[in-house]
Formats: sequence, structure tokens, C-alpha cells
Amino acid sequence: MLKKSVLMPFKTGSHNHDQCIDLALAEAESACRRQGLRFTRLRRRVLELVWSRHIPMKAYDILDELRRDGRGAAPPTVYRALDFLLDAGLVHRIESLNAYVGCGGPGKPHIGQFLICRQCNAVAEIDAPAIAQALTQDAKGLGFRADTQTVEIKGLCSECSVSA
Amino acid sequence: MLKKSVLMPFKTGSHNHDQCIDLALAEAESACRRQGLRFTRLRRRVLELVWSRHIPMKAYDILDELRRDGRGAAPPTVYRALDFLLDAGLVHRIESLNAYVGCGGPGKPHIGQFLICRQCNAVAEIDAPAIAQALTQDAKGLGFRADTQTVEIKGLCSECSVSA
DNA sequence: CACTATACTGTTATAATATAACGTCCTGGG
DNA sequence: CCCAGGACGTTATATTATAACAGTATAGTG
Ligand SMILES: [Zn+2]
Ligand SMILES: [Zn+2]
Ligand SMILES: [Zn+2]
Ligand SMILES: [Zn+2]
Repeated sequence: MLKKSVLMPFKTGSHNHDQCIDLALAEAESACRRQGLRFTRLRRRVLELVWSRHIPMKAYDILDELRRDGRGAAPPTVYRALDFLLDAGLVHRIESLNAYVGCGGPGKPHIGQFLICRQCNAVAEIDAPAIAQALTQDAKGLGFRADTQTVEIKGLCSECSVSA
Repeated sequence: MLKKSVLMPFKTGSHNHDQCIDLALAEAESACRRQGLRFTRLRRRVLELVWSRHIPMKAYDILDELRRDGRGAAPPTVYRALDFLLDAGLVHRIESLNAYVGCGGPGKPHIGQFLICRQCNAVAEIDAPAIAQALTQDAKGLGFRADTQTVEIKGLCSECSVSA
């Protein structure tokens, strides 16, 4: 029980993405109910926008979409919704891009690692507890008590490797 | 030869920090000479400011210091110098903080991992090739060709653990 | 049902981080 | 000396994020 798992593979090819979105929203719905969190209209919509493609979404792109919805929206609107979603474990922030992706395994406690394609921006999320533990352990060797990790790997996904 | 090494330990206690700075500048000087890069007055000064403490420095803090120097300085001045230093492998960018630290092992090729104390902001840089390789390998399992990694761990350094 | 406490959202303003574009100057090589 | 390229200065602007405060919806409570 220390094996790597793939929380969200690359989904660059064609697939029924509406299904991805519906599933993510349904999981979020039930996760929030379980935890007594309020999954409001706005939060649902922002999560839907984060999931609109399998690439990290920027806060201001989400903001533009909300405005297109006709909703009166300003930066705090989107940042607050994102903060909620982050706290609820429904999205992750990609630090190296200032952008946000839907979590591939909400509910399952995990420390995600992200693979990000430079070419097409697709993102995959994996859970490699062995690596997370090794990092925590190495840190401990320096007297450091780790509590969060940011692991982001950039490169080329298989599709883009072929065409490169 | 896959052992973890510490490129820059936590240096929170008192130590002769002028020595740290002098060493870093001397190493940079020779690294640039070796690679035929121009280690100009400005670049040297910015590197000196990055090294002014063992905590990540923000671009605009560096800018303020340059202005205090009397030098006419604007954001591009500092960002260009930082870009040079990053390319030359003399500093690293901490993505999760939008800040910059001096590299603990310039010259030695390495993929750094960073430990960042939430309390005192001190940073340590380690080189754990086993972890870097494990990540690259896991990525390969998904058909992903990794070329860069961002690994940043937040927590409490030993000193701050005690007082917490 | 009204009352209230709290969380959620709207709104305005501003802070913090980063880059574009263009002109000048310096420096090294011919 | 002259030139080409790189380094730097300068102005403007883009991008990302938060502060502060006002209004609104919601879930309990009596
Ligand atoms: Zn999909
Ligand atoms: Zn996740
Ligand atoms: Zn020092
Ligand atoms: Zn380094």
C-alpha cells in the first residue's frame, strides 16, 4: 500500500468530457454534503468552469466566463469560490502556473503530484505516496517537520512527444 | 551515487553570513567566467541582494534595495537580472512564494528540492536524485517525458518546531 | 412565523507580481 | 574606427491577488 496511482490521467484525445464534468460535480455535491459544506450555485459554477477542460484554468479566465454568464462578478467572487474549493479538496492550485485544476480524487485523502505538458497544457494528477513519504523523511533528516508539498513536473505528454 | 545531499542547510542560527555572500559571489564570478557569461555590476548586486538572508527574496524587495542604492531602477531591471541568474543556475525561483533564493550548489548540476519554514521563512535546498528519478520514472509510466521539476515542501524548521 | 447569527456574495478600490516595447549605451570583435 | 549584439534605462501596461465594507441569503431558534 504505497503504490503509485493515477488520480487523473492525461485526457488529450476525444472522450465524453461532459461525463467528466458531471461526475466531478456529483462527487463535489456529495463530498460537500458529507462535510456539511455549502455547495452554492456560484461554487458549483466555478467548479464547472475549472473542469471545463483538462488544463489548468486561470482565475481571470474563470472571471470572464462568469461575466459572460451575465453574473455581476469581480475578482473576489472567483478567488473566494476557488478558496472554498481548495479548502474542500475539490481543486488544486498549480503554483508554477498560477492556475487551478479539478482534483482527480476528491474524498480520497492524497498528496497530489502533477504532470504538466508544456505543449498542450494538459495536466495529469498522480498519487505517489512513496515519493511523498521519501520527501517527508528526507526533510525529517534535517529536523524539518513537513506539512504540505508542491510537486509539479513539466515536460511533454505522450501525444506531444510524438509530434515534437 | 543516488544519495541525498544537502546543498544548503537551514541557517537560522548566528553564523558569519558575510562569508556566505562572499562565497556565493566568488562562485558566481567563476561560474560565469567558465561559461563565457557577463557577470555585470548589476547582476552581481542583485545576486548579493538575493543572498542577503537565507530566506526567499521578492523581486520588488530587491527593486527597493536597488533604488536605495541610488540606482535608477524599474521592474524590468530586476526581472532581467533575475532571469539571467536563473538561466545561469545561480538562483532558484520558489514558485509557491513568487520569490528567489541563491542556489546552494551552482556548478554542480542538480535538481533542487526546497524546504521552506512557514514560521521564519528559512529555506534549505537538498538534492535527492533518487526522488527526482522516481518522479521522472513515474511520469514515464504515463508516457510523459519530464524535463523540469518543482518540488517545494512547507513546514516547520527545527528551531521553529521547538518554539511551536 | 419573525429574529438572529453567520456565512455568502456584491462592489469598489488597490496591492503585488510581471512583461511589452522601444531607445540608448556599452563592449568586444573585425 | 565601426559594427553587431547584448545590456540597461524608461514608460507604459498586463496579470494576479487582496482589503474593506455593504448588502443578501440561509439555517437555526424561540
Ligand atoms: Zn474529460
Ligand atoms: Zn487531488
Ligand atoms: Zn549565511
Ligand atoms: Zn540549486
